[in-house]
Amino acid sequence: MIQKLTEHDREKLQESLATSGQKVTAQREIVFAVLLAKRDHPTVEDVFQRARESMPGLSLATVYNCLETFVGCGLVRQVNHERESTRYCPNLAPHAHFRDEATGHVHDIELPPEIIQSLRSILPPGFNSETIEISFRGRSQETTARSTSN
Amino acid sequence: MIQKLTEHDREKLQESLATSGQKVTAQREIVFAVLLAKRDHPTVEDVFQRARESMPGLSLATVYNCLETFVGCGLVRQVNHERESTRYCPNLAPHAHFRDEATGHVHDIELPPEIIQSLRSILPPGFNSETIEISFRGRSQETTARSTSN
DNA sequence: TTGCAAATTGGAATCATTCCAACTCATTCG
DNA sequence: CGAATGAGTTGGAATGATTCCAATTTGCAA
Repeated sequence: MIQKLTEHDREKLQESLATSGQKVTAQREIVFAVLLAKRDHPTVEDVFQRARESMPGLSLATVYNCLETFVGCGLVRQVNHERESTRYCPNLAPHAHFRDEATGHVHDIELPPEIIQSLRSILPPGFNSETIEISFRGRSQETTARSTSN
Repeated sequence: MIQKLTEHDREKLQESLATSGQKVTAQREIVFAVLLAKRDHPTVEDVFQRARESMPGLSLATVYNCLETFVGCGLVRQVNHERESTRYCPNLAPHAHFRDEATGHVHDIELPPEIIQSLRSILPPGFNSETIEISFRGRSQETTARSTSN
C-alpha cells in the first residue's frame, strides 16, 4: 500500500500541473505517489499494479494519461531502452541511465555539468538540442543492496 | 533501384557473416546494399520498400531477419528514439545521433574518443558498460542539403 | 441545479515486432 | 544420380505496448 504524498510533494504536484492549467485528482496523486515511493523505474504496468492496491478501480488508460501528463509538465522523465516498455523516473536532476543486462534493473548515473557541456559542444553549428539522453548498457555487481530505490 | 555491392562491401559482408557461421544470400546482399546506398537511418519498412524494387518477392520477415543478423555480427547498428520504429545505420565509427524534431531526420554526430572516455569515467565502481548510447533531440537548420546520406 | 469542461474508464484499434510452420534451395553423402 | 540435411526464406497469425474513442463521471461555476 502506497503512502500518501507529503505536503511538500503534493504542492510540487499541484504547482507543476497548474502551470499547464491542469488539476490535482485522486488518480494523479496516487500515480505520483507510486513513482516517488519506489524509484526503480517502473513500467506503466508496474505503476498500474502498485497503484491499484490503493485504488482498485483505477484503469490502465488513466495510468497512461497521468504519466503522459506528468511528462508533459516536467514532473517525471521517460526512460527508454531499445524498444522495451517505457519506464518512468521522478528524478529531475540531470542523469544518465545504466541498464543492467543481467537483471534488467535500471540505475541512475549522476551527470556532472561539465560532461553535459562537453557533449553539447560536439554538435556541429546549426544543431540545437533541448534534450540529451545517455544510456549505458552492461553488467553491474549489485552486491551492495544500495539501489536507486528509496 | 539499388546498386550492386562493390567487391569490397561484398567481402565485408561475407567476412562478417562468416565469423558467426552464416552465409551470404541474395536477400542479405540486397538488404545490405540498401543500407549502404542511402544512409538516412531507414526503418525496417523503409528498407523493405527499397529492397523490393530490386527483389519484388522479398518478404518483410526476411528483412527483419537480415537486419537482426547484421546487428548480431556487428555489421550495422540499431538506432532507437523514444519508442518509434527501430532504424538501422551502417556507420560503425563511434557516433551519437541527433534527431530533428521538425523533420524526423536522424543525423550522425561524430564522437571524439575523449568524450567516450570521460563518459565511461562517470560510472561508479562495479558498473561495466559495453555500450553507450547518446541521443540528442532538437532542431537543426537543415539549410545545407549536406545530410548524412551518400 | 444546471451546465460545462476536464478526467476517467473499458474496450476496441493500431502498429511494430515476433513467432511459427511450411517451403525452397544449395550442399553433402551414400 | 537422388535423398537427406539444414540454413534461409516466406506469409500469415500472434503478441504486446500503446493509442484511440465514445460513454460516463466529476468538480466547479454560472
